[in-house]
Amino acid sequence: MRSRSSAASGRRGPASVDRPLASLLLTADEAAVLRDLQSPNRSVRRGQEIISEGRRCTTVFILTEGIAIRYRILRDGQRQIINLLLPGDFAGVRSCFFENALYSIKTLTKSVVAPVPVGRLIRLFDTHPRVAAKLFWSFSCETAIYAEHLVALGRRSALERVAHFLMELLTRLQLIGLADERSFRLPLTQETISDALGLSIPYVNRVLHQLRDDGLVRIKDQQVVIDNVEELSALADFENMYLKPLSIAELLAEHE
Amino acid sequence: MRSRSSAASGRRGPASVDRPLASLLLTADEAAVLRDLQSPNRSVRRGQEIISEGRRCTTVFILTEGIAIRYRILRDGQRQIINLLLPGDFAGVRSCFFENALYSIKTLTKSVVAPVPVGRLIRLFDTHPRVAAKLFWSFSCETAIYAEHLVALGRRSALERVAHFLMELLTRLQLIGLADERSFRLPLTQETISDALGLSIPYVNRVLHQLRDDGLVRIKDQQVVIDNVEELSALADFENMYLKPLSIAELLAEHE
DNA sequence: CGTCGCTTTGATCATGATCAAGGGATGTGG
DNA sequence: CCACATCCCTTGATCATGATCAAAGCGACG
Repeated sequence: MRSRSSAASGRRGPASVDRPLASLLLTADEAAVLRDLQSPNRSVRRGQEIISEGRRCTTVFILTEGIAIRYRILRDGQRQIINLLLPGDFAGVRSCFFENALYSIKTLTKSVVAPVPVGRLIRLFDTHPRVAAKLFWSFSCETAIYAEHLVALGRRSALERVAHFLMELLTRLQLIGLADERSFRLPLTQETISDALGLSIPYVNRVLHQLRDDGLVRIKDQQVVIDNVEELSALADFENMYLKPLSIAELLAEHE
Repeated sequence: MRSRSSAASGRRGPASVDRPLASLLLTADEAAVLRDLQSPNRSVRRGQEIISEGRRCTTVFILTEGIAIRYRILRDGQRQIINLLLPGDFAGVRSCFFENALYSIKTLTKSVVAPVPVGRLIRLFDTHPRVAAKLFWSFSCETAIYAEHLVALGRRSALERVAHFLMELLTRLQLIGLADERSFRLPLTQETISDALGLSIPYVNRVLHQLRDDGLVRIKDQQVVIDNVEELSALADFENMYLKPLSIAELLAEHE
């Protein structure tokens, strides 16, 4: 957690993370294996598409620095953001598994990505099964985030959705050392929030106002400060368990 | 497609499938490996919980026969269905990765499940990497279904959602030989649909009426007949690509 | 100084929720 | 064989959450 204070402070620049793929809990050896997969890092401008819906996609990326969104544009031009990609996340694995990418991914900040050819990723299963198992595990856990998002869209009010969204972000960013106890730094426009939560921009504006009036959250410039974590959590019915999987080691130990 | 006609006919009884885990495209050897993992099949009554939210879960299940839902009950009693499990699907893998199951799974029909201890599943990565790779691939592809569901909840109208939901079901059931060109058999109550799509029961009723009046879909008893697949597809903005991943073989061939 | 990206606000509208009843089926126990 | 219960579908009336439309404010930046 060394980088916490600097990362969460007002300092300018793209979010980055000490330990890429920290959630995988890789050993030094395993991390080296993953590094070997990667082609040289590529720097990406803010707002650039890394993966484009409808185009063939044969390379996945590890988002080393920066924030990105995975989204879909519907025929009437509406956008739905599927999820946010944070440093350490893989991008585009699923896209490679289909004839054409199903979603687009674009950066919200200046970013750095490490390309990995899918072929190599799959061969990992033969060459380094342990690492592959951890990847499998990691991807499975990510699905929990999708599911929670789905519950929010299906059954929660606008207020609850926004609260939940912000709590999830806080927690996820904390887990990679990019947020402190109650705040983080992110270029989070109201449009981004509305497209993530299936709401309109003006309504998100009103909801944010209410949250601010109630002393729960302030978003100013690119700083999100949660003034009352307890209450926001309660409002959102937020349980952070879905962001905190057991490690593979724990799983195996348990079933020996 | 041998079983199609009988499976999709009006014949009574739980849906079953010729080739369990057909989507994995396993070789005979690989299928044998998977069979070896399984404990003896267990028969499950209709409406029974296989996995309960909040409880520790150390066994996954392959749904051999029958239909199930994965869902979450919110504190106010509302239910959100995350997805439908069809024959051949794995159930509960994610639940095992957390301290407590995040969602419940219960059957909609009389079912048969084959329990598999997680430990064994994970050890598969060491012992049979090819099979593990296919599992990984299969799980990744499943996420596409979540994502599409998410887009529907976030940005589609009630009418589009229902249309999309039915088209997805038709396609998924066709892929496992449980639906014919335009119809399938499933105990699909309006409550199930409403909880899957984040709508109220009365409104689903009205939407279904409209679809019927427009000559697009009839649901009667447990039979769903799509009278106009073309038009329903168009209405739903349904692209079936997300249900048709490339095979691993294709992927590897492409990147040799 | 003007434009662009983002936020804010107000007025109006509509999609879909909620509330309340009733209406078949099917099934079950007396 | 009937009474009753249960499950699911249906319908109507009313309500409200959140969308839409329109316009203005407000930095930041070239």
